[in-house]
Amino acid sequence: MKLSTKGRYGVRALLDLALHQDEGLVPLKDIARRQEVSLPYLEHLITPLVAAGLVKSTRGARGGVSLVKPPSEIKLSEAVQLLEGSIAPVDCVNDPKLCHRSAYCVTRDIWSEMKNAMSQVLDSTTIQDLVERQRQKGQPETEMYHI
Amino acid sequence: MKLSTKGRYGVRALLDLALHQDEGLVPLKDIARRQEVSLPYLEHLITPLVAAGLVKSTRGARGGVSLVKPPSEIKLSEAVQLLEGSIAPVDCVNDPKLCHRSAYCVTRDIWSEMKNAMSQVLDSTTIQDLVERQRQKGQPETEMYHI
DNA sequence: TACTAAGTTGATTCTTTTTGTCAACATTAG
DNA sequence: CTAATGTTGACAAAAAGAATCAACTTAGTA
Ligand code: FES
Ligand code: FES
Repeated sequence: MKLSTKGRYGVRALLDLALHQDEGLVPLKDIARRQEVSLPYLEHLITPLVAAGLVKSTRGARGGVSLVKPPSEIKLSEAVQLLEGSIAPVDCVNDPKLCHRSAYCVTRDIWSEMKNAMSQVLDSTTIQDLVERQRQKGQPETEMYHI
Repeated sequence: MKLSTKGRYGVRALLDLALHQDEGLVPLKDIARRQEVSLPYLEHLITPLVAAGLVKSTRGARGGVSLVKPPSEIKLSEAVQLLEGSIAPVDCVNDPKLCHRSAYCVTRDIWSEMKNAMSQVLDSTTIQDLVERQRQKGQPETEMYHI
């Protein structure tokens, strides 16, 4: 039941972006440096977010990425879904046809409950919530990693 | 956020065992057949359950495995923990030292909440609950797969 | 216009985890 | 004794994860 680096780094990238959006377009390079993720990898993480219209990217010199919606309207469930795919512990929770036992499989019911419990958390948390928590903790994300 | 086959097959093995425990020792071969898992693989799934004292095994002819505790005392959280290890979405939820950012990482707080939500489900469900649900669904586990 | 700083895309590679299989062995019932 | 069973550890195939790289496109600016 581990989250992959896509989900972890991707959410952190969104948070970083939200924390710096008042500075205008944010180059991926800056996010990569602050979040300690390699730039080539971050490029792949940002792709699905751009494709989904969550993030807007601007090419060229002085380019960078920016949030399309305000952070308060970006639910973590949306971000995680884009980055990791469905959060369901087993695929047959989303599509019963994937398991030929699903009609009478009681463990599937439990995995489904787990999915709901997780969704509950991710649906009720937005990037804005993370921003506020971060500011309370001393906003190190904006202060550290200056050389 | 997927469960591996260890967790899925292992829980199903425990359920199968609970459903057949009145028949005495249950050979792994029977569980493997009913649950459609290869016998050699099932042997590895049962090992940690035996080591933890959840399941007792008896070698030799007419041997097999049996539950040590009544199904109502076996929480799914216990089984999944044994089979999959910690349910935490990221390891630093269990041990903050694993991430050097953990002191000010707000995403970690969210992953921690997710872990709690999942634990809530798995802590409040026992093998006995699964047995009862299975019987309500028509107990196919005890009726099917006879050749 | 050139040059440079970005983001885009797809191929490729390396590593780790998952998912098993197999064989040799130990134990017990009958 | 022997057949049925669980035990253990080595091994391996396949899939997924985690990047890396290079060629390309786009846009600002001198
Ligand atoms: S796990 Fe898919 S139906 Fe049981
Ligand atoms: S994910 Fe481990 S501290 Fe942020």
